[in-house]
Formats: sequence, structure tokens, C-alpha cells
Amino acid sequence: MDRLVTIKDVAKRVGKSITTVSRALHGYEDVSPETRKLVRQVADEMGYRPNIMAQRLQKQSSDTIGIVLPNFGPGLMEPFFNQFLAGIGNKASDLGFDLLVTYAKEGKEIDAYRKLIEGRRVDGFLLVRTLCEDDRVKFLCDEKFPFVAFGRVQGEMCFPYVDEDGAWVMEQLVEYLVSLGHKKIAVISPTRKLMSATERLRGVMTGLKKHGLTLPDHYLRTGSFDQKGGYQEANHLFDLSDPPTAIITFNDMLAFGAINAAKERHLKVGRDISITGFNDIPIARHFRPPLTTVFQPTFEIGEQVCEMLIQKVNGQLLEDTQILLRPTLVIRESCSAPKTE
Amino acid sequence: MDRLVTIKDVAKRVGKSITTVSRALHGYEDVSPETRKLVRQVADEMGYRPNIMAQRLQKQSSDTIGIVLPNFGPGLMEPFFNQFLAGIGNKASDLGFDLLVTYAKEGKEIDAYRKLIEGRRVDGFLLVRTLCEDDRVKFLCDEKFPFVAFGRVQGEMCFPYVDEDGAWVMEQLVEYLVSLGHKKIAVISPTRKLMSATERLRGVMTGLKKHGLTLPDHYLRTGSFDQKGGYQEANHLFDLSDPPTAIITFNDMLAFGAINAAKERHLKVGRDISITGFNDIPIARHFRPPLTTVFQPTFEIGEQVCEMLIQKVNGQLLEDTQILLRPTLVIRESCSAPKTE
DNA sequence: CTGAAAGCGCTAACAC
DNA sequence: GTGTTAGCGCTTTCAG
Repeated sequence: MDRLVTIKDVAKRVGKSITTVSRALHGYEDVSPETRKLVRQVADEMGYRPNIMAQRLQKQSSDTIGIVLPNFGPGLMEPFFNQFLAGIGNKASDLGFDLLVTYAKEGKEIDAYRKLIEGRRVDGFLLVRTLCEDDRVKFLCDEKFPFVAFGRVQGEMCFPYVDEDGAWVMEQLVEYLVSLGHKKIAVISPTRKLMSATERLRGVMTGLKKHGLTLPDHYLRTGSFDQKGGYQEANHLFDLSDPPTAIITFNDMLAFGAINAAKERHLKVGRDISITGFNDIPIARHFRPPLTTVFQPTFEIGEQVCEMLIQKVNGQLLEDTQILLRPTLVIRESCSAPKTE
Repeated sequence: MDRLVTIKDVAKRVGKSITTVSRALHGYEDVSPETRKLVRQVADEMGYRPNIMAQRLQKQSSDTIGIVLPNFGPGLMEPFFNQFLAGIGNKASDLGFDLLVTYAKEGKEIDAYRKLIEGRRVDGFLLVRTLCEDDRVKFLCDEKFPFVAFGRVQGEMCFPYVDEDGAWVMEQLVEYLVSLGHKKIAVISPTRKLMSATERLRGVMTGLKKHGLTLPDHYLRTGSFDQKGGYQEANHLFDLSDPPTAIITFNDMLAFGAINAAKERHLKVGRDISITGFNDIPIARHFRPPLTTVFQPTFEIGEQVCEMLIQKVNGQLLEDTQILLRPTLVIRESCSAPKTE
């Protein structure tokens, strides 16, 4: 906590100017090898570390990327999200960037972005969980401020993102369910404002259509993000006069909720009723029954968006790369052929 | 993204010196009311925002608090941890601090701390999940660098922390189990290096002793942090010639694993076998059976440690406050009287 | 090869 | 009340 050694101290000790020291430290060519060596050695001995704030002031950049989260974000409590964040943080560290995490209250998100931009506290942003109509995307595009998103938005907007090909994998899932013999397939989704939900639903529809099936209105349930939502909506489905034989949910938590609802009615999941999730959070494989779900390498996606952002910030990402990843279907024991009554 | 307006621009526009502008903006008394008003108005119109890096360089502080996490930390995938982080982030925002999250590889943690300190990137640290012998605590104490921990360490060290009174609540839990009639109580714990695990275990022992009971060696199982650990260790316990009638686990994930192990053996949890968890993560109440566990206000604890740290950084926290919180027992349906055979 | 000097944007003594 | 001046620590022209 004492005053730390500055470049000036090093310069004095070496008997050279601070300019020379700076250049030596940065490995510039125009400094004699001996000087360079000496400077480095002395700097080391003295325990010199550049003052980041000074460097940043001078560079006019913060070497920091930001992520703004809703303070009680729906679903941001999931392990899914930890993995994503860990991926980002890891990559950022590797590339010498700091990760600034800000929590914004509902509706105050844009303010948070604005504040961080105005104070030049970050060089760019990472977005998670895009909405079909996403104010954040619009704002950052307008501001021409660098960002990379995990997820697309509706319509044609030019910005770099990585996204899951949710429609594709849901088609596969429907294919699988149909191959088991299911015809009455229902869906429990979180709010359709989420781009991911919209896409996944689109995939389900397409898959169904391929086999001449449809998703009747009363088979499409919208709930919260968590088990509670899954529980409630599944109950609605079970109460139908013509209940589905399979329920596709758009995340694992919803699936767990649905499974609990089924258990309460003494429906054995994976025999009397088929239920699927999405994300393959760690607990999914350990649930009873082990959950059939969709896996994506969340940690790696975090790394990837982070790397893209840093490239963008450094001006190395010329075009707006848009990447679509195919998640993989993880078949476990929560689905089976429908009961023939 | 254009050059942003600086204090100089404002000064020029107002026709005053930058000093005056600075003072007016900061609401100093020694500036005429009219000037102050004018300055503020102009600054507003021009969209002036102070350059944070410049302020920080000058203040020699970063208005940033840091938290270093293991990149694949055991148990850091739990919702528990999200809540804690959200609490911190929220409070930090409120108090005008940034939250810097760094992921460090196993064994590289101290390096990460050192780096952040040396670059004056943060004003203080928050520690989570303390170990009985905690290198981070030692390091930061030696460096006399401000930090606040969630958790104690073994022995007498003077540093501010908030901690759960794990021993106390475990005593309550044992009391409860004993009151149900249990005499054969086992424990599944993560590594005892964790201060929390050690304390909780101490509480269990004390509770047992009060009733003339003990925890035989073969009733104390140590596993990983997650369901897998709970599953494996529970199986060990069930295989015993004299299996326990109740299993106390030190986190909810372990409990879920143990419950699954029980289910596989067709032991009905909450009837044939009693199992408890710790943390009361959201899924706990929705599990089948709903889990008897221990609740603590994780979000609020995050807020609290964050607030303490900021006070400490600001020199307002004079003594090393050490706070012990009593968690609450949440009784649900995963426990019952032992089966009398 | 090296150093003087300017400047990044802001704050704060210290005059006037 | 207000302005001058001197930094905070670092990088980078631009002259030698």
C-alpha cells in the first residue's frame, strides 16, 4: 500500500530518461540492447508495474469489456449462465482484458450502458439473452459502440453475434419424438419476446409440419423461466381433455417443474409421459429420470463471443461475423413411446 | 464514438477556466451560484461526462472492487453463487463502484490478486468460500490490501468478514432430527478444507454430543461438491451393514445426489430415509420431495460484504467488523421419523 | 540511440 | 469568486 514505484523512479535509478525506460520496457528497436537489458533488470528489481489508469488515460481505452445484467434476471440464476460468464471471464483474462459486471435494475439497462460508455469505462459490451425486439441492440448500434451478442434479434440487423441454431435442433427433437410415435406434442416456453424462444418454437412448428402435425393453441403454454412455470403449465396440459403425450420445454428448469407436476399425478416420466428440456445443465443428467435435453457448449460460447468482441474492439473483426451453432440433442430417459390406451 | 466533450470544451464555451468548471460541477461553495448554474447547464447541453480514467489517475484510486474466481470452481456453478454475485454487483452499482470479475486458473489465484493490486485496478477485494488455511487471506493481510470475506478462516486473524453461523444452525438441525427420533445420523461433506464445512461439521458433532450420540468415522463421508458426490457417498452409506436413518449433507446439490441414490434403491426419501441439504437453492423447494435445508439470504450477504468493503476502502470501517449470521432451518418433507424395523 | 517536451483529462493547492 | 499552475503516470512525437 506504500507509494508504488513509477517509471520515473526506474529512470532515475538507471540514470536514463523516462522516455528511454518506457521504450526499453516496450521492447522498441531504437534502444540499445544493453540499455534495454539494464532497464528491464532494474525495473524488475524495483518491482515496477505500470500504472494502468495512466496507461488507459493515455491510450484512451480501458482494456475492459462490460456485461450488464438485470439484477434479478429471470433465469440468470441458472448454472447455464455461470458457465457463460466463466467462459467470458476466462478468455478476457487470457487476452489481457478486464471484465466489468454491472447489475442494472429493470428498465434501467440502457442507462447503465450509457453510463459505462460515457465514462469510457469499457471498450465494448457483451449481450446475453437477446429479445426479438432488443432495445440494447438498437441502442448500441445507434451509438456505434462495439458489442457482440449471444443471440440474434428479429429482422435484419448488422451486428456480430454467436447464436444457437435453435430451430434446427428443435426440428431434430421433434423428429425424435415423432419417431417414438408421438403425435400429441405440447410446448412450454418462456416469454416469446426472447429470440431464443421464438426460434425454438419455429423449429418445433417446422418439425411438426414435416409430419403433417401441428401445434394446437392449447398445446402451447407460456410460463415463467423456472420450475414453477414448468409445474403450472404442465398442470394445465395434464388437465386438458386431450392431454399431450410429450412435452417439449425450452429450458431444463421448466422441464424439472413439468416432471414434478407429472410425478404428483403419478405419471411416470419416460413411460406415461415424455418431457424434454434445453441447456443440459449439470443436474439434468442426475435428475430422475435423467433428462432428455439439448446441449450447447456454453463455456466455449462465452469464450468465443468474448474473443470476437476483443477482436472487434481492436479493429480486427472487419465484417460483422454472425455465427450459428448447432446444439446437440442429448437423449436420456425422460422420453419413450407414447402409451397406447 | 467521436471525440467526447471534455471539461476544457465546457470551460471554453462558458468562458471560464477549467478549474471553475470543475468546482462548479462538484458543487463547491466557493463558486458563485450563477456560475454554477450556468456551468451545469452548459455541461448538460454539451453532454459532458467526466473521463473516468482521468479522474482515477488523479485520485489514485479505481472505484472498482474485485472478485477473483477459480475458472472452474467447484460449486461455483450453483445458483447460490449467482445470488451472491448479484448482491455484490447491485450494491456496488448503488455506491458508484464497478465490479471487476477475474477468473484465475487453479493455483494462479494469488498471481491474479497480485496483478490487480499492482496495476491499481481495484481498490479492494471480496473473497468467497474461505478455506481453513486460506492463502488469499494471508496474502491480502500481508499486503495490507483492503478486503472483506464471506467466511472466516481457522485461527485468529484480524480481517473483516461476514459468515454464517454454520455450527449453530447445524446444531439446530441435529436437534430437529433427534427430535424426530433419529439416532443414526450420517454426514456427507465436501472437502474439510473449506471453513464452512469444518464449522458445519463441528455443529453436527456438538448437536450429537448433547444427546449422547456420536458421528462414527464410517458415517462421515467426504465427496465432491455436486450431485455426483452426493450420489456416490450416499451409496456408500446405504451399503453399510448398519446404514444411517438420516443423512445430513452440506449443500443442496449433495442432497439431490443422495436423494437420487436413495430412489434408485427404492428408498422413499422422507419416509424410509431422511436427507437434508444446505443453501436452499430455488430448486430445493420444488424437488421431490421438497428438501429440508438451511436458508441464508445470499443476495443480502453479497450486498453486505460489498458495502463493508466499500466502507473499508473509504476508510470508514475502522475496526475489523466480524459478523456472524444465523441461517434458518427450512423444514420441508425430506425428513421424517426413522422407520422402526 | 536518447532526451525534452507535450499531452491524455481531471483535481487541488495556492495565489489574486 | 476565479484563474494559474502543478501534477497524477504514462506514451509519443520530434529534435538532437
